[in-house]
Amino acid sequence: MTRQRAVILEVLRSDKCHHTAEELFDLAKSKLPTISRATVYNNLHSLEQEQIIRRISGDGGPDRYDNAFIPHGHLICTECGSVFDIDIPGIDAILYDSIGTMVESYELKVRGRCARCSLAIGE
Amino acid sequence: MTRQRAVILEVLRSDKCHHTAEELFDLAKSKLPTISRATVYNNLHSLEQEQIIRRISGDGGPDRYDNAFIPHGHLICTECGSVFDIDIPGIDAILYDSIGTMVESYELKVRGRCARCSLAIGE
DNA sequence: TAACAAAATTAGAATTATTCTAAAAAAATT
DNA sequence: AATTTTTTTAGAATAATTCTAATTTTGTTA
Repeated sequence: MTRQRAVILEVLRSDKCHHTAEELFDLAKSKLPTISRATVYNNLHSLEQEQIIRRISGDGGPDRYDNAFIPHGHLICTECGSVFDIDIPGIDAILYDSIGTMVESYELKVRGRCARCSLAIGE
Repeated sequence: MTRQRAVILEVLRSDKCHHTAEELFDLAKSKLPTISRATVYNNLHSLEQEQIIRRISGDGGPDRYDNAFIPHGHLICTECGSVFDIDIPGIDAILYDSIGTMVESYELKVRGRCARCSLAIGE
């Protein structure tokens, strides 16, 4: 475990939002000023492969990284743009039934209004 | 309706696989040699906005386009890399229950072995 | 712990996918 | 047919990511 990787993991875990590689690079640089962008990308890739973190492929924008591996969905609010984790109980079984094969992982992005915006705007 | 847009729609609909913008550009160019890349991107964007086609955000690679708008999932085979459409009955209700808000659209990518590869390799 | 091998890091160049720009062409409107 | 609006074009610009090759760090073995 290198100092760089430790710092990357630390900033990944420092809050619950899903950062981009560039944001993680900036955060890491504030703790380890010599760190390079390539190191951030290298580590994000290996952490993803080792199933320690999860990449959320960016929608137009850059990819984001989730500090947990457990697959879960993301709600992207069409009003405010925030990203929320969503848990769909029994999703694995539902997918298995529809596909007929074992699900190794999945990525689900749902677009709709978040609770806050629904309240603010009203249905 | 410009000739360019007609050709783009034509090649989008010419087969059932999900092409990248670059592939669509090449296909369109074979029918209309002067077409430009920007026109392909412009039209893909407007067609997406008009909900005529659907963009599947690329996983590492470039984005792909689906010639149908109806949301549905995609199975990305971890063996052969092929992309298959998958239909999950009742998904809208399931999502509504989990999220508590109206789903405007969703994108679901599942990774696992396709039927063909499962057979070939065995479980 | 010194010497060596293997792995990771670095800065910056290169590549890829996409967007932007401003002029020209085509389509729609009057 | 003239004018306005929209679309297209080629290529430059940008953004995100990957590559490269030299250097440093880490891990291993004696």
